[in-house]
Amino acid sequence: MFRGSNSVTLDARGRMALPARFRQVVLERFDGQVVVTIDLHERCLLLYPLPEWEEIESSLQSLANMRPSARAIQRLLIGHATDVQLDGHGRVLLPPTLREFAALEKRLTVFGIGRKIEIWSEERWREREENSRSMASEVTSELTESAGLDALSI
Amino acid sequence: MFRGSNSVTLDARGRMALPARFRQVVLERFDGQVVVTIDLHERCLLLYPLPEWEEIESSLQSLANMRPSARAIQRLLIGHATDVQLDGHGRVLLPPTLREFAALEKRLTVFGIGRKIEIWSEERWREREENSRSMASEVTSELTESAGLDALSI
DNA sequence: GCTTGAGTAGGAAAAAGTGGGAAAAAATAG
DNA sequence: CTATTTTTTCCCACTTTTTCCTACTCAAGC
Repeated sequence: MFRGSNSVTLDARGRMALPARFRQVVLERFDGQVVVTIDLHERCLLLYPLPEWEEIESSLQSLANMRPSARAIQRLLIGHATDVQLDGHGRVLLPPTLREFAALEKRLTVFGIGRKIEIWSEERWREREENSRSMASEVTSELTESAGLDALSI
Repeated sequence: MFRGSNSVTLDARGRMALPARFRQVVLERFDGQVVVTIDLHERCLLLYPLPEWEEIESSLQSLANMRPSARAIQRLLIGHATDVQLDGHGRVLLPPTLREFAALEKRLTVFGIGRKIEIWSEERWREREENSRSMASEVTSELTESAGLDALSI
Protein backbone atom coordinates (compact mmCIF):
# COMPACT_ATOMS: atom_id res chain seq x y z
CA MET A 1 0.00 0.00 0.00
CA PHE A 2 2.64 2.55 1.06
CA ARG A 3 6.26 2.54 0.01
CA GLY A 4 9.14 4.92 -0.38
CA SER A 5 10.60 7.81 1.53
CA ASN A 6 10.21 11.58 1.43
CA SER A 7 11.68 14.56 3.10
CA VAL A 8 9.11 17.14 4.19
CA THR A 9 8.93 20.12 6.51
CA LEU A 10 6.95 20.55 9.68
CA ASP A 11 5.67 24.11 9.69
CA ALA A 12 5.49 26.44 12.68
CA ARG A 13 1.99 25.25 13.51
CA GLY A 14 2.91 21.59 13.57
CA ARG A 15 1.49 20.68 10.18
CA MET A 16 3.07 18.21 7.82
CA ALA A 17 2.19 17.69 4.16
CA LEU A 18 1.60 14.04 3.46
CA PRO A 19 3.62 13.17 0.35
CA ALA A 20 1.31 13.16 -2.66
CA ARG A 21 1.29 9.46 -3.42
CA PHE A 22 0.41 8.63 0.18
CA ARG A 23 -2.11 11.39 0.27
CA GLN A 24 -3.90 10.08 -2.77
CA VAL A 25 -4.34 6.65 -1.20
CA VAL A 26 -5.46 8.09 2.10
CA LEU A 27 -8.00 10.40 0.50
CA GLU A 28 -9.46 8.01 -2.02
CA ARG A 29 -9.54 4.83 -0.02
CA PHE A 30 -9.89 6.14 3.53
CA ASP A 31 -11.60 9.46 3.17
CA GLY A 32 -8.61 11.29 4.62
CA GLN A 33 -8.98 9.73 8.04
CA VAL A 34 -5.80 8.57 9.71
CA VAL A 35 -4.49 7.82 13.17
CA VAL A 36 -1.06 8.86 14.38
CA THR A 37 0.61 7.14 17.31
CA ILE A 38 4.05 6.42 18.68
CA ASP A 39 6.37 3.53 17.90
CA LEU A 40 7.20 1.11 20.70
CA HIS A 41 10.85 0.72 19.93
CA GLU A 42 11.97 3.88 18.23
CA ARG A 43 11.38 7.57 18.83
CA CYS A 44 9.29 7.98 15.73
CA LEU A 45 5.60 8.25 14.92
CA LEU A 46 3.39 5.82 13.07
CA LEU A 47 0.53 6.87 10.84
CA TYR A 48 -2.22 4.42 9.89
CA PRO A 49 -5.37 4.77 7.83
CA LEU A 50 -8.23 4.70 10.34
CA PRO A 51 -9.62 1.22 9.55
CA GLU A 52 -6.15 -0.30 9.70
CA TRP A 53 -5.60 1.24 13.08
CA GLU A 54 -8.92 0.03 14.38
CA GLU A 55 -7.93 -3.55 13.72
CA ILE A 56 -4.78 -3.09 15.72
CA GLU A 57 -6.58 -1.31 18.49
CA SER A 58 -9.21 -3.97 18.93
CA SER A 59 -6.58 -6.67 19.20
CA LEU A 60 -4.81 -4.56 21.82
CA GLN A 61 -8.07 -4.06 23.68
CA SER A 62 -8.57 -7.77 23.96
CA LEU A 63 -5.41 -8.27 25.97
CA ALA A 64 -5.88 -9.36 29.58
CA ASN A 65 -6.63 -6.09 31.29
CA MET A 66 -5.09 -6.82 34.66
CA ARG A 67 -1.59 -7.49 33.45
CA PRO A 68 0.57 -4.43 33.96
CA SER A 69 2.46 -5.22 30.79
CA ALA A 70 -0.73 -5.31 28.76
CA ARG A 71 -1.77 -2.02 30.24
CA ALA A 72 1.62 -0.58 29.44
CA ILE A 73 1.30 -1.43 25.80
CA GLN A 74 -2.24 -0.05 25.68
CA ARG A 75 -1.13 3.12 27.38
CA LEU A 76 1.63 3.60 24.87
CA LEU A 77 -0.14 2.69 21.67
CA ILE A 78 -3.81 3.50 22.26
CA GLY A 79 -2.92 6.22 24.74
CA HIS A 80 -0.98 8.08 22.10
CA ALA A 81 -3.16 7.31 19.10
CA THR A 82 -4.70 10.50 17.79
CA ASP A 83 -7.36 10.79 15.12
CA VAL A 84 -6.34 13.19 12.42
CA GLN A 85 -8.22 14.41 9.38
CA LEU A 86 -6.25 15.65 6.38
CA ASP A 87 -6.84 19.36 5.80
CA GLY A 88 -7.69 20.92 2.46
CA HIS A 89 -4.08 20.64 1.34
CA GLY A 90 -3.54 17.07 2.39
CA ARG A 91 -1.69 17.97 5.55
CA VAL A 92 -1.89 16.46 9.01
CA LEU A 93 -1.62 18.47 12.20
CA LEU A 94 0.59 16.51 14.56
CA PRO A 95 -0.40 17.02 18.21
CA PRO A 96 2.19 18.59 20.52
CA THR A 97 2.65 15.50 22.70
CA LEU A 98 3.55 13.41 19.67
CA ARG A 99 5.83 16.05 18.23
CA GLU A 100 7.71 16.14 21.49
CA PHE A 101 7.88 12.40 21.78
CA ALA A 102 9.56 12.05 18.42
CA ALA A 103 11.58 15.24 18.86
CA LEU A 104 10.24 16.54 15.57
CA GLU A 105 11.71 19.78 14.30
CA LYS A 106 11.51 21.53 10.99
CA ARG A 107 12.86 18.76 8.80
CA LEU A 108 11.16 15.37 8.75
CA THR A 109 11.74 12.10 6.95
CA VAL A 110 8.70 10.01 6.08
CA PHE A 111 8.72 6.33 5.13
CA GLY A 112 5.90 4.39 3.57
CA ILE A 113 6.08 0.85 4.92
CA GLY A 114 3.19 -1.37 3.94
CA ARG A 115 0.15 -0.47 5.94
CA LYS A 116 1.82 2.23 7.94
CA ILE A 117 3.81 5.39 7.45
CA GLU A 118 6.74 6.21 9.74
CA ILE A 119 7.48 9.82 10.60
CA TRP A 120 10.97 10.69 11.81
CA SER A 121 12.85 13.75 12.80
CA GLU A 122 15.36 13.98 9.98
CA GLU A 123 18.16 14.48 12.46
CA ARG A 124 17.14 11.53 14.58
CA TRP A 125 16.80 9.35 11.54
CA ARG A 126 20.35 10.18 10.51
CA GLU A 127 21.54 9.15 13.95
CA ARG A 128 19.60 5.91 13.86
CA GLU A 129 20.20 4.95 10.26
CA GLU A 130 23.54 3.29 10.89
CA ASN A 131 22.02 1.42 13.77
CA SER A 132 19.18 0.20 11.56
CA ARG A 133 21.70 -0.97 9.01
CA SER A 134 23.74 -2.94 11.46
CA MET A 135 20.64 -4.46 13.03
CA ALA A 136 19.52 -5.46 9.57
CA SER A 137 22.85 -7.11 8.86
CA GLU A 138 22.67 -9.25 11.96
CA VAL A 139 19.27 -10.53 11.01
CA THR A 140 19.87 -11.26 7.37
CA SER A 141 22.52 -13.80 8.23
CA GLU A 142 20.00 -15.64 10.38
CA LEU A 143 17.23 -15.34 7.87
CA THR A 144 19.28 -16.40 4.91
CA GLU A 145 19.68 -19.79 6.50
CA SER A 146 16.30 -20.37 8.08
CA ALA A 147 13.63 -18.55 6.18
CA GLY A 148 15.38 -18.61 2.85
CA LEU A 149 15.74 -14.92 2.33
CA ASP A 150 18.23 -15.77 -0.34
CA ALA A 151 15.44 -17.19 -2.35
CA LEU A 152 13.86 -13.79 -2.07
CA SER A 153 17.10 -12.38 -3.46
CA ILE A 154 17.35 -9.35 -1.25
CA MET B 1 -14.09 5.30 22.61
CA PHE B 2 -11.15 7.29 23.96
CA ARG B 3 -7.73 7.46 22.46
CA GLY B 4 -4.76 9.80 22.32
CA SER B 5 -2.73 11.98 24.64
CA ASN B 6 -2.85 15.59 25.74
CA SER B 7 -0.89 17.87 27.97
CA VAL B 8 -3.07 20.03 30.20
CA THR B 9 -2.67 22.18 33.29
CA LEU B 10 -4.14 21.69 36.71
CA ASP B 11 -5.09 25.13 37.96
CA ALA B 12 -4.68 26.45 41.48
CA ARG B 13 -8.14 25.23 42.43
CA GLY B 14 -7.52 21.69 41.29
CA ARG B 15 -9.47 21.89 38.05
CA MET B 16 -8.44 20.21 34.86
CA ALA B 17 -9.86 20.85 31.40
CA LEU B 18 -10.86 17.61 29.78
CA PRO B 19 -9.39 17.65 26.26
CA ALA B 20 -12.10 18.61 23.79
CA ARG B 21 -12.49 15.32 22.00
CA PHE B 22 -12.95 13.49 25.28
CA ARG B 23 -15.21 16.18 26.58
CA GLN B 24 -17.47 15.90 23.60
CA VAL B 25 -17.98 12.17 24.15
CA VAL B 26 -18.54 12.60 27.86
CA LEU B 27 -21.07 15.39 27.39
CA GLU B 28 -23.03 13.92 24.53
CA ARG B 29 -23.11 10.29 25.51
CA PHE B 30 -22.86 10.47 29.29
CA ASP B 31 -24.33 13.81 30.18
CA GLY B 32 -21.04 15.01 31.65
CA GLN B 33 -21.07 12.51 34.48
CA VAL B 34 -17.80 10.79 35.23
CA VAL B 35 -16.10 8.97 38.08
CA VAL B 36 -12.48 9.47 39.03
CA THR B 37 -10.53 6.90 41.03
CA ILE B 38 -7.01 5.66 41.55
CA ASP B 39 -5.08 3.09 39.55
CA LEU B 40 -4.01 -0.12 41.27
CA HIS B 41 -0.61 -0.44 39.69
CA GLU B 42 0.52 3.05 38.90
CA ARG B 43 0.40 6.36 40.69
CA CYS B 44 -2.10 7.83 38.30
CA LEU B 45 -5.84 8.50 38.27
CA LEU B 46 -8.49 6.82 36.18
CA LEU B 47 -11.55 8.62 34.85
CA TYR B 48 -14.58 6.69 33.60
CA PRO B 49 -17.95 7.78 32.26
CA LEU B 50 -20.41 7.00 35.02
CA PRO B 51 -22.16 4.02 33.39
CA GLU B 52 -18.85 2.41 32.53
CA TRP B 53 -17.70 2.79 36.06
CA GLU B 54 -20.89 1.30 37.41
CA GLU B 55 -20.27 -1.86 35.47
CA ILE B 56 -16.79 -2.12 36.89
CA GLU B 57 -18.02 -1.39 40.36
CA SER B 58 -20.69 -4.04 40.30
CA SER B 59 -18.24 -6.64 39.08
CA LEU B 60 -15.93 -5.64 41.91
CA GLN B 61 -18.79 -5.96 44.36
CA SER B 62 -19.44 -9.47 43.23
CA LEU B 63 -15.94 -10.62 44.08
CA ALA B 64 -15.81 -13.15 46.90
CA ASN B 65 -16.30 -10.88 49.85
CA MET B 66 -14.32 -12.98 52.27
CA ARG B 67 -11.02 -12.85 50.48
CA PRO B 68 -8.84 -10.15 51.97
CA SER B 69 -7.34 -9.43 48.57
CA ALA B 70 -10.77 -8.79 47.10
CA ARG B 71 -11.61 -6.47 49.92
CA ALA B 72 -8.35 -4.64 49.47
CA ILE B 73 -9.14 -4.02 45.84
CA GLN B 74 -12.65 -2.87 46.68
CA ARG B 75 -11.34 -0.54 49.34
CA LEU B 76 -8.85 0.99 46.96
CA LEU B 77 -10.95 1.33 43.86
CA ILE B 78 -14.45 1.87 45.16
CA GLY B 79 -13.16 3.67 48.21
CA HIS B 80 -11.46 6.29 46.09
CA ALA B 81 -14.06 6.59 43.37
CA THR B 82 -15.47 10.08 43.28
CA ASP B 83 -18.41 11.30 41.22
CA VAL B 84 -17.56 14.39 39.25
CA GLN B 85 -19.68 16.58 37.02
CA LEU B 86 -18.06 18.61 34.25
CA ASP B 87 -18.37 22.36 34.81
CA GLY B 88 -19.52 24.83 32.18
CA HIS B 89 -16.10 24.80 30.51
CA GLY B 90 -15.77 21.04 30.42
CA ARG B 91 -13.46 20.88 33.39
CA VAL B 92 -13.32 18.39 36.23
CA LEU B 93 -12.46 19.30 39.79
CA LEU B 94 -10.10 16.65 41.12
CA PRO B 95 -10.52 16.03 44.86
CA PRO B 96 -7.47 16.73 47.07
CA THR B 97 -6.99 13.11 48.15
CA LEU B 98 -6.74 11.97 44.58
CA ARG B 99 -4.46 14.82 43.60
CA GLU B 100 -2.12 13.84 46.39
CA PHE B 101 -2.24 10.18 45.54
CA ALA B 102 -1.09 10.82 42.00
CA ALA B 103 1.26 13.64 43.02
CA LEU B 104 -0.43 15.96 40.55
CA GLU B 105 1.12 19.35 40.10
CA LYS B 106 0.62 22.04 37.54
CA ARG B 107 1.42 20.05 34.42
CA LEU B 108 -0.56 16.91 33.65
CA THR B 109 -0.53 14.35 30.89
CA VAL B 110 -3.83 12.73 29.96
CA PHE B 111 -4.26 9.50 28.00
CA GLY B 112 -7.43 8.20 26.42
CA ILE B 113 -7.30 4.42 26.56
CA GLY B 114 -10.45 2.68 25.43
CA ARG B 115 -13.14 3.09 28.02
CA LYS B 116 -11.00 4.98 30.50
CA ILE B 117 -8.89 8.10 30.69
CA GLU B 118 -5.62 8.07 32.64
CA ILE B 119 -4.43 11.23 34.38
CA TRP B 120 -0.73 11.52 35.19
CA SER B 121 1.55 14.06 36.70
CA GLU B 122 3.66 15.04 33.71
CA GLU B 123 6.82 14.61 35.72
CA ARG B 124 5.82 11.20 37.00
CA TRP B 125 4.87 10.03 33.53
CA ARG B 126 8.29 11.03 32.25
CA GLU B 127 9.85 8.94 34.98
CA ARG B 128 7.65 5.94 34.21
CA GLU B 129 7.64 6.13 30.44
CA GLU B 130 10.79 4.11 29.93
CA ASN B 131 9.47 1.50 32.29
CA SER B 132 6.23 1.25 30.33
CA ARG B 133 8.25 0.80 27.17
CA SER B 134 10.30 -2.03 28.52
CA MET B 135 7.22 -3.73 29.95
CA ALA B 136 5.57 -3.38 26.59
CA SER B 137 8.54 -4.96 24.87
CA GLU B 138 8.22 -8.06 27.00
CA VAL B 139 4.69 -8.49 25.81
CA THR B 140 5.29 -7.85 22.15
CA SER B 141 7.59 -10.83 21.91
CA GLU B 142 4.79 -13.04 23.23
CA LEU B 143 2.19 -11.41 21.09
CA THR B 144 4.21 -11.64 17.96
CA GLU B 145 4.03 -15.39 18.24
CA SER B 146 0.56 -15.97 19.60
CA ALA B 147 -1.82 -13.27 18.52
CA GLY B 148 0.12 -12.41 15.42
CA LEU B 149 0.65 -8.78 16.22
CA ASP B 150 3.33 -8.80 13.61
CA ALA B 151 0.76 -9.55 11.04
CA LEU B 152 -1.02 -6.45 12.25
CA SER B 153 2.17 -4.55 11.53
CA ILE B 154 2.54 -2.56 14.67
C1' DG C 1 6.99 30.53 -21.68
C1' DC C 2 2.89 29.31 -19.41
C1' DT C 3 0.21 25.88 -16.87
C1' DT C 4 -0.25 22.45 -13.38
C1' DG C 5 0.42 20.22 -9.15
C1' DA C 6 3.13 19.74 -5.00
C1' DG C 7 4.88 21.80 -1.04
C1' DT C 8 5.07 25.76 2.08
C1' DA C 9 3.56 29.96 4.58
C1' DG C 10 0.55 32.82 7.02
C1' DG C 11 -3.98 35.99 7.92
C1' DA C 12 -8.31 35.65 10.12
C1' DA C 13 -12.03 33.43 12.53
C1' DA C 14 -13.38 29.85 15.57
C1' DA C 15 -12.56 26.73 19.19
C1' DA C 16 -9.97 25.14 23.07
C1' DG C 17 -7.57 25.98 27.17
C1' DT C 18 -6.48 28.91 31.23
C1' DG C 19 -7.11 32.11 35.14
C1' DG C 20 -9.59 34.44 38.49
C1' DG C 21 -13.74 37.40 40.71
C1' DA C 22 -17.64 36.72 43.32
C1' DA C 23 -21.63 34.17 45.11
C1' DA C 24 -23.09 29.81 47.16
C1' DA C 25 -22.18 25.82 49.79
C1' DA C 26 -19.63 23.19 52.97
C1' DA C 27 -16.44 22.54 56.63
C1' DT C 28 -14.42 24.03 60.97
C1' DA C 29 -14.03 26.59 65.15
C1' DG C 30 -15.56 28.81 69.10
C1' DC D 1 -25.72 27.02 66.97
C1' DT D 2 -23.65 30.99 65.06
C1' DA D 3 -19.31 32.95 63.09
C1' DT D 4 -15.35 32.37 60.30
C1' DT D 5 -12.80 30.18 56.92
C1' DT D 6 -12.35 27.20 53.14
C1' DT D 7 -14.01 24.94 49.17
C1' DT D 8 -16.98 24.70 45.30
C1' DT D 9 -19.74 26.64 41.67
C1' DC D 10 -21.01 29.84 38.27
C1' DC D 11 -19.54 33.33 35.60
C1' DC D 12 -16.62 36.36 32.55
C1' DA D 13 -12.17 37.55 30.34
C1' DC D 14 -7.99 36.51 28.27
C1' DT D 15 -4.47 33.62 25.66
C1' DT D 16 -3.21 29.99 22.76
C1' DT D 17 -4.21 26.55 19.40
C1' DT D 18 -6.73 24.88 15.60
C1' DT D 19 -9.25 25.42 11.42
C1' DC D 20 -10.41 27.48 7.17
C1' DC D 21 -8.98 29.91 3.45
C1' DT D 22 -5.91 32.47 0.27
C1' DA D 23 -1.61 32.78 -1.80
C1' DC D 24 3.25 32.25 -2.95
C1' DT D 25 7.30 29.32 -4.64
C1' DC D 26 9.35 25.87 -7.20
C1' DA D 27 9.85 22.25 -10.42
C1' DA D 28 8.04 19.39 -14.20
C1' DG D 29 5.57 19.01 -18.47
C1' DC D 30 3.24 20.65 -22.46
